[in-house]
Amino acid sequence: MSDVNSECRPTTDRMPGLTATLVFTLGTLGTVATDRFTRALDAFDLGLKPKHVALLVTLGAGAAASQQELAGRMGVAPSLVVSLTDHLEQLGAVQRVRDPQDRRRQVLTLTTVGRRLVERCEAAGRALDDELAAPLTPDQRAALAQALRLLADQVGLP
Amino acid sequence: MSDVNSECRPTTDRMPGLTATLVFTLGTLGTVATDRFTRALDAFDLGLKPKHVALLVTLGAGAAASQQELAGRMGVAPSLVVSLTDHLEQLGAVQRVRDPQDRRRQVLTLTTVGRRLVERCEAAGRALDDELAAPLTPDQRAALAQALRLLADQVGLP
DNA sequence: CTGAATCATTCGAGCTAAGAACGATATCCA
DNA sequence: TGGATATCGTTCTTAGCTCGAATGATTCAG
Repeated sequence: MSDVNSECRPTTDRMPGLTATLVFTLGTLGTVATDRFTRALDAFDLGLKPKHVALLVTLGAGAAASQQELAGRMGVAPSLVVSLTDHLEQLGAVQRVRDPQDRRRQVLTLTTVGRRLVERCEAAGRALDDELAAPLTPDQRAALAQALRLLADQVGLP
Repeated sequence: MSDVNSECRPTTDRMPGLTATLVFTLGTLGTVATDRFTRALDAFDLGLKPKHVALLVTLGAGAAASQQELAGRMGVAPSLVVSLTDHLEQLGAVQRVRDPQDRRRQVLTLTTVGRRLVERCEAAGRALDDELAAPLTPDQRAALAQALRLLADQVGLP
């Protein structure tokens, strides 16, 4: 029962409206976040898109997995995992290995090169974070990270 | 100076990595947020996409604006504003009015129908918020909303 | 041993959004 | 005043991303 939103902004009498909504703000902020991340990836000049990184992260989060399983975890079509993996394999970031016990399956594993690549992305991400979170106090930033992690866990994201 | 992130997850010794990054988490959460919002919009059966709503919100946030100005604020191409406006005008949610002082300009205004539509979206958004923020305490949720607003303000979002 | 199911892959289609080209209008400058 | 230039909205074409269906290889059930 706090009074957070009572008469906050006397200057412009804007209704809080949708902009006070989590889904909307998460959506819009999410697009600018991925836009910036995409540009940082472009600077690598490896032809990588956020989805490639998402695949690497999903792969690193759990045990080595088949492509179907990966598609399930990422919430994308299996055919997309194919093309992402093609590119990542060409870069030497992942390896396709036929499962000897079920030779239909391709088990993907993260190589050392792949792990190093993830680290580069991580460094780029942290740099972007510092720009993005500039107006936040350290406490606010920590609370934000914690809350986002809870949300991500709830929806099954890595 | 809390100890929030000390030894949280003993089960799997995962490196925090990119998943502890704001850009990455905002990006992934943003896509699921807009996915859910898109589905809620589909239920309206008005052919609306998140971008339509973004246009309405952008329009409602500032003064009545020309389409170019809107495109600038939204960070999209002017040609996209045309098609979005076409649809919204057909629904009676916005009005195109030629600026008498510069007859090249089409000044868009939000109609009463449009405002009601935004309210419907807002209600849908709040419902989604409750699902999404279920694992958060009220304090956490308030802190999250506050932090996200600061970020949105910094990058110039409505 | 044969038919059904599952995996990875390829191919084609749909949708989104951007970019170039165009007509109408406005502004600048001689 | 008048003509070149810039700007606004619109249309059309194009590129990119992602999905879904069809295919071939392999496995499983009976």
